[in-house]
Amino acid sequence: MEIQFTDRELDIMTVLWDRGPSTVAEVRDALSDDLAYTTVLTLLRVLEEKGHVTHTEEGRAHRFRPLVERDEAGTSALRRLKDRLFSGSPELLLTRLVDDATLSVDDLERLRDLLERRLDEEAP
Amino acid sequence: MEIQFTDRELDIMTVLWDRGPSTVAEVRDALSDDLAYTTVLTLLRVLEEKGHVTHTEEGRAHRFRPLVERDEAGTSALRRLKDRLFSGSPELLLTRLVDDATLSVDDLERLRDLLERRLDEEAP
DNA sequence: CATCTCCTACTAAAGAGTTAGTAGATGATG
DNA sequence: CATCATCTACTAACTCTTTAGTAGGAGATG
Repeated sequence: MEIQFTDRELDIMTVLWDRGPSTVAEVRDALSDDLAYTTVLTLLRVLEEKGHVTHTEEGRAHRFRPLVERDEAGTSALRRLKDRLFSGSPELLLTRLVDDATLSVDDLERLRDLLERRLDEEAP
Repeated sequence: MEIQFTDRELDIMTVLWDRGPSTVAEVRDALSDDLAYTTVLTLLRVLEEKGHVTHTEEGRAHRFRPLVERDEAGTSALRRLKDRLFSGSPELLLTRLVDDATLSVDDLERLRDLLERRLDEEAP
C-alpha cells in the first residue's frame, strides 16, 4: 500500500513517467547525473524486484515501464508528509505551501478557484 | 540549506518538537516503537553530529533540544515534494491534497478562507 | 563500602541504498 | 570471419541507516 521511493529511484521513475517506457540507455541519457550504464541497469532491476516497474523484451534490450502512477506516488508521499511534518493538518500544510513558494497573486487565485470549484461539487 | 531527515530521525525530531527538550529516557518513552535505550542515544548522537540537535548537561544526563524548527523541516520537505512529484506545480499538489484526503466541506472552506485572507493581504 | 541502577561513550554489525566492474551473449561492421 | 559495440546477469564494494551490546563512571542504597 505504502509507496516510497529512494532519491535515486525517484530520479528513474521520473524519467519513466515523463518519457514513457524506456530502455536503459534512454533512461541513462535522460538523467541529469552522469551514472554508469550498469548503475542504471541495476537501479531498474531493483525497481523491478520491488514491483514498481516491469519490462518487455525489445530485440536484445529491455524496455521498462512504470507499474506505479505518478499520482499514486504523489498522493502517498503527500499523505506521509502531512502526517509526519504537519500533524495531519492540511491547513498547516497549505499555509506552508502558500507562504514559502514564490507564488504570484495569479497562482493564489488559481488555487482559490480550484477550491471554489471543489466546494461547488461537494455541496451543490 | 537542505534539511532532510531519515525516517527514524524524523521520529526522534517529532518527539523533541512535540515535547520540547528531552532526555534519552524521555524520548525513548515517547516513541511508539520499542527501541533499546542505547539505540535512542545513538540516534540523538548522530542527529547532534549532523547539527540538528544539541544538548545541555543536566546532572548525569543530557537534555536534547532541536536546532531545526518543525516549520523549516516542513517547508524544505514540501518544496522537495512539490518539485519532484508535482513538477513544481502548487496546483497539482493542492489538487492531490483535496482529492485524496478525507476532507470535510468544513475543511475545504477553511482552506479557501485561508487563501482568501492571503489574497487580501497580497492585493489590498 | 559493596552493590545496584542509570547514564554516556565507544564499538559493532546487519540491512538498505548507491555505484560500478567483469563476464558472457548477440548483433553489426570491416 | 574477426572485431567492435551493445546489452543483460552477476558480483562487489562503499556508504548510510538502524539497532544494540559492552565498558566504565557516578550517584543511591543496603
